Amino acid sequence: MYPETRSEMAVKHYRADKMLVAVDCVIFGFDGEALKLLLIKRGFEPQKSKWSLMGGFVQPKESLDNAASRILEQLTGLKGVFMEQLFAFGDPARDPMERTISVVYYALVDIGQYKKQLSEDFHAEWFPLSELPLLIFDHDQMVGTARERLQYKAALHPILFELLPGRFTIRQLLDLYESVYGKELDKRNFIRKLQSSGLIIRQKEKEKGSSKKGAFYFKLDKRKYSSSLRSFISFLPTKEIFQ
Amino acid sequence: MYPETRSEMAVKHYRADKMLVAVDCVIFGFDGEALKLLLIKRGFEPQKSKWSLMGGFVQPKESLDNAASRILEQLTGLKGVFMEQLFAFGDPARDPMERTISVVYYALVDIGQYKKQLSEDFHAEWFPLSELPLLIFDHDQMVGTARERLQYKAALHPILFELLPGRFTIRQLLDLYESVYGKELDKRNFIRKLQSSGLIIRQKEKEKGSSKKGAFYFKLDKRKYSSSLRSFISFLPTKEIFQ
DNA sequence: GCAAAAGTGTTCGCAGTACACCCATGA
DNA sequence: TCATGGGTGTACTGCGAACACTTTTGC
Repeated sequence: MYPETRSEMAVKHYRADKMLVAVDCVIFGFDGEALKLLLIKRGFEPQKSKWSLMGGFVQPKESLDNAASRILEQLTGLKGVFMEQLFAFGDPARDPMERTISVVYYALVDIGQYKKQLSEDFHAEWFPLSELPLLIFDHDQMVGTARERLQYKAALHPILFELLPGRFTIRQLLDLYESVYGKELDKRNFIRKLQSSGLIIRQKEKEKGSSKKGAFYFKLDKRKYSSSLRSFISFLPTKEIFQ
Repeated sequence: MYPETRSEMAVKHYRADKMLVAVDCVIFGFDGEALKLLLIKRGFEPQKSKWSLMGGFVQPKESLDNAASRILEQLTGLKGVFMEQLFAFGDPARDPMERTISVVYYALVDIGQYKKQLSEDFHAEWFPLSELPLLIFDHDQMVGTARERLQYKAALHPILFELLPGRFTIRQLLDLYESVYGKELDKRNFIRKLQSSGLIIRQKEKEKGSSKKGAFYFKLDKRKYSSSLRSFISFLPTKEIFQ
């Protein structure tokens, strides 16, 4: 309970309007070609059949994090996914129907793992970031903020592994970084930094689909990964970061 | 308007409980000695006369940013202060009286500028971060998150200038960095990086209070400062950041 | 044997670090 | 003249950047 203004401080109960509190999810995926976003076609008013982020209201006995996990699971069937609170959007006019605060989360999912059936129930589709449709309300702004955050965070912490399957090739990782930043990176320097980080472990098997020679699979060293998430590790050229 | 669950998608209006939405402010200041926090002694129930962050409810036609600015101004009399949304706290049990979502902001203020009178009205006091009292609800956690964010952000962007007056000495800036990170920094390297950033302009006047020789005042180059806030600039040793 | 992708090394330059002394002044 | 804090310079080194060729193998 908080005072609204100084003159109200003596009063025990303050006038305070309650509001709807929603959670919306910006869901990133990577299919080897481009970074994509999972959007749903709204099957309900207002703005029926427009594209939007997946969202829902926070339930009375549910934390924000739990609401976000629940909503993500509804759409993808996935639990335990990398997810982080992004920003709270609260412009009074953002939802024309009713005052609603939206706490936005972003998630990084292995696009191969999600349950396609669920997405079909929601008329969901993966859109490349370069070909996004117009979204309802302020969802475009949410996506913009999420993209900035992803670039920012991934420049300093190795979170992009979350977008790949458990076994991946260096080529896939490189392509991922290049599509997140829209820039070509030097393969040799990239690999060197990657290997010196000690985060990846080479497997015995090779991926043979995309080349004759075949490319070794790698796995993430999960211990090193967990402890490295808090420290700063970058596979990008420093000047990309420090401009 | 969002669906709560899939089964509700066909329904036009969904059951959704509204909640109180508050904004709390973590207000940092620096007095040349230590980094401090401005706390108020609650003059209202619950938890009357316990210490807490300054907060208030978001008004029906007010954005979150505006609510935060309003609340900060109520306590300090300051406008146009550096302020940033920190995090939304929404544990169902965080406020024992009623379900309340709190969107927390942190602010960096020039401690010499704030209106002491207003603070007295709220029974507010500046506390060194090392001597904080117990705070109500989850305000300790909010402060912890704010401290982490401040260290993180200031390691990459030159935001700590916001805590100093318009005219400052290098010594003050160095002391500030040292108190934010709780570490001693090499004066010569610090100055070199600072100067090579081109962010500060030496004034003609000297500060004569704390030494016989006197130390030049500097001012921030506001143009370079504005454009640099988005890029990465650090005056800290790289290994402090990249561990 | 050739096309296509995988994978590997070296050189150079600069930025970061460590480190110590002189300067100006008031008392 | 001395004590106090202000202010400057250098040498080293290690990391990041730029850059090109060899390897493997399926066709």
